[in-house]
Amino acid sequence: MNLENRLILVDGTQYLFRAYNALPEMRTSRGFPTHAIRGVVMMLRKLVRDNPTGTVVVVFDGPGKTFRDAIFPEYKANRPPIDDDLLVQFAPVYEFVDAMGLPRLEVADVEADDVIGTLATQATAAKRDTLISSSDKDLAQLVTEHVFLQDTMSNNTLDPEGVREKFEVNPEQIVDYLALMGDKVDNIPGIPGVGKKTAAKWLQTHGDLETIIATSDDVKGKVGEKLRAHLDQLPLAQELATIKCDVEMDHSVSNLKHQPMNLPALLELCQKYEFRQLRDQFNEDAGVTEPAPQPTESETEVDLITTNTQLDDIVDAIKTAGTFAVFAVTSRHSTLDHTVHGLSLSIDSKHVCYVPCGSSLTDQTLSADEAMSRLREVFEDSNLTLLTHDIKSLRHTLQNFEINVQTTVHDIMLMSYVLNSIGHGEHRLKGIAGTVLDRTIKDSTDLLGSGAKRISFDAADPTAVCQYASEQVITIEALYKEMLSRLAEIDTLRAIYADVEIPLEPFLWGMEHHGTLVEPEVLESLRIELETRKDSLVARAYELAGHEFNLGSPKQLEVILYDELLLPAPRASKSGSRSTKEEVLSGLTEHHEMPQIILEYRATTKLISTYIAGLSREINPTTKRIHTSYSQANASTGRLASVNPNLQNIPIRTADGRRVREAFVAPPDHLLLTADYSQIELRVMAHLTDDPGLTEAFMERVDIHQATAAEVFGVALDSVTEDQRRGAKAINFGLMYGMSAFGLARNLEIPQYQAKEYIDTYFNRYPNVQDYVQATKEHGKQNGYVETIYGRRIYLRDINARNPMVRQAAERLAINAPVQGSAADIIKKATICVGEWLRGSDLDIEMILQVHDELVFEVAERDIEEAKSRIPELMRTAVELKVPLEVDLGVAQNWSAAH
DNA sequence: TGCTCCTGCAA
DNA sequence: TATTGCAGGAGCA
Repeated sequence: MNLENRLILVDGTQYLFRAYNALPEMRTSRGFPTHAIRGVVMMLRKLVRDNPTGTVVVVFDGPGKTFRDAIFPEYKANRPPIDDDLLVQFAPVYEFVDAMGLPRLEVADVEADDVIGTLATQATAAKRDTLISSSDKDLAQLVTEHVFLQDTMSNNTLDPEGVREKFEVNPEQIVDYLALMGDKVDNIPGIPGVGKKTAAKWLQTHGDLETIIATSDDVKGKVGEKLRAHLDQLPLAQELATIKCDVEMDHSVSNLKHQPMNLPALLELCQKYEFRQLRDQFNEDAGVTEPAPQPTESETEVDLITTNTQLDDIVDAIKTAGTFAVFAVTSRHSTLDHTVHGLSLSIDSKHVCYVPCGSSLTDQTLSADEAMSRLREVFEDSNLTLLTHDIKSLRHTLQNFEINVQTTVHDIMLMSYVLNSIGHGEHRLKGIAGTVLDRTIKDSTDLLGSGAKRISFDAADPTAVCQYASEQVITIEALYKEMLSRLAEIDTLRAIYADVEIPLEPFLWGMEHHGTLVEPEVLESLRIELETRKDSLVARAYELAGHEFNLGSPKQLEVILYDELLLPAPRASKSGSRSTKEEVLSGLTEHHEMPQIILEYRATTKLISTYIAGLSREINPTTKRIHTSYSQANASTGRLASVNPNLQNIPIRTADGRRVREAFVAPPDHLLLTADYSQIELRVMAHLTDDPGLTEAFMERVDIHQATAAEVFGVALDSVTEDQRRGAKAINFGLMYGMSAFGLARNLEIPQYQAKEYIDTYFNRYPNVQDYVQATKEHGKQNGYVETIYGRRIYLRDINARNPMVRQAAERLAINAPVQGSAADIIKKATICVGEWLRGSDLDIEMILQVHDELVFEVAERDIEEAKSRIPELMRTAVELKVPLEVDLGVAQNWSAAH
């Protein structure tokens, strides 16, 4: 192949489709989809670099109907409509192609394939070699000894011999081959039952389609029948599959030349679509900056540290460098108890080492205790800076060696969360490396397997563990640099990270570490009582049904209630089942005794399994306490979540439920103090909307639901009935969730027109609230995100979705997220304020729980007065809003009584 | 065993 | 056809 002066023809349209479908979705911070743009631009850049003397020409399908549509109206009729998310990425690609200086062709009424065929033919005539870059097999028909086909995905380049190997036919036979097979996607008919094997076999035997048609009577079996039945379709299919090589157009091979790359334009585009890596690469291509060293696993030397002397050198190197990255290879048995298998460290991106602990990597390794005792001084050195992923977990690991982390800390999990709180496991190291650095790394599941088949680190190949640990720590360093610069670009996010999430973490760790005292005896006696009740409920249910069944099975229950007892069934759901949820059963209680039995059974078993059994299991045998774990990088709105177990959903509404709370107690000589913000979300709403009515109610310290009722129902404050207050409360809450008249009507069991009246009156009385609802939706649509009072961003990827259901869900989130998220910001600030106060005092007060708007403390009896005066004060003043914050206090021996 | 659905607990 | 979460049991592949 002659590489000089080569013509490289790119099927731009196909590139875009491939990139869109094959690559993981990416969006800008404003929610604009970008992964297809990025994929295409990266491929184009690579082609240009790989072919320094060639000319890269990008061809797109032209607008309008093609000759194929003319001869076959059903052509491509099976194609689903193009996603809007893909459609909007075409224009940016054009801009990139132009800015890169590459000729861009689009001929009206002609597909890219035919333009490519024509140019390739011209090039051959001009004695130039052509490389066609596309993975579309149709283009294989163009391959000659001067025209080559490069598969963009596999990067294989096919010459005529390559085509023969891949398709088992000659390039000249490709058209016939395609005609025989047909094409589902393009809706080209072909012969049913004939796939690539049969098509290739026939062509090998007979040479071409004409001969196959002529001798079709000789073909035996079912296939023969199919062939003969569809013979008349073949010429059409053949014509459709043939690429035109004589398209008339303004362009010719001789005048297609690269223009100089327009760097400012490229940088502007990279800025607009947030392509940092490409920005650096284009700068590099233009010679603006030195190529950044890309440390990768294969290039980086990893020092294996197996002696104390070596470790001492590392400690010295860390102290000299001032900053170090850490990744601990651990097995986590519980929140507190981690086994350390090794530790990887990286210093200044240059020096990576791995300290195996008691593994069989080499004959002699340091024990975890030995290694940690040497490393203690760096972890406890407040002059150093430590980089890691999930510092709170690392703190627990190190606490097992009584090491107290006192360095400055940076946590890329929290950085990632603040930058884009998309939630649900997206902030794992592997995921961040993929989205931020476009780097594929292994996680522990790749190394160890998952579920029952998962092996322990001890059983894994020691060399693989070392590689894994090194890769993690290298990635942590690389991510830190990148994300730090991203945070620096948006000051509110930088502040949330530096002034909220980072300072909060040690106090969350403290709550997890200290734990909550739970009396198993209280749970046990409740269990015995509830088990008895459960048994009698089951017996009564069998009696009513006339036979035994599983009361816990919604599926069986559905049959009993609606088919056997013939109770009025609700409308079937999407999956065809008729719901038996509480709301439905409550409505059936007057028809039959069974629903009530089921409701009581459900309440009882819920308490037994989730709360009594679940919590008892979680009591740490050593500390006798429950140590929950707070997910700091999980909820999209900025809230915390509590896991293993969840202590943020302990029952409170029913009498039985509250007995579970009674098991949460203070130790001897101590009391539990609960401090919860009163109506924090509605106060945030008042602050955000600046509504005079809402603000005034909070200023006057009147009951907010009562005040709302007075406004909505047009009565005096002191003549609001219980029912009216209940309605107003539902409106207040519904409002914050973006509820519709339908939802309110269902909630209050009133007609929809009445619910609509309530809502209309509400918005009349509180006009700023209505404005806010509109404005925040609009902000979301314009920017792709909404913000909390601190500027924490909540991205709304579906806010401009075509599907109304999806879009409306995003709109509700746009309304709710600033409210819920701001409340989360406030309690986080408060947690820090109270935590810092306690850290500087010698009071016997421990912060033990955070439940969204509530903090729970374990307080020594002698310090109770101090706690009662200072804690609410600190919480009220943690943040200043346009309305006052109020804090309700409770003090008692157990959590139920403290409310 | 692993995953999804349904259900229900909290703020 | 109301927000954010976590968790347990049933049922199915």
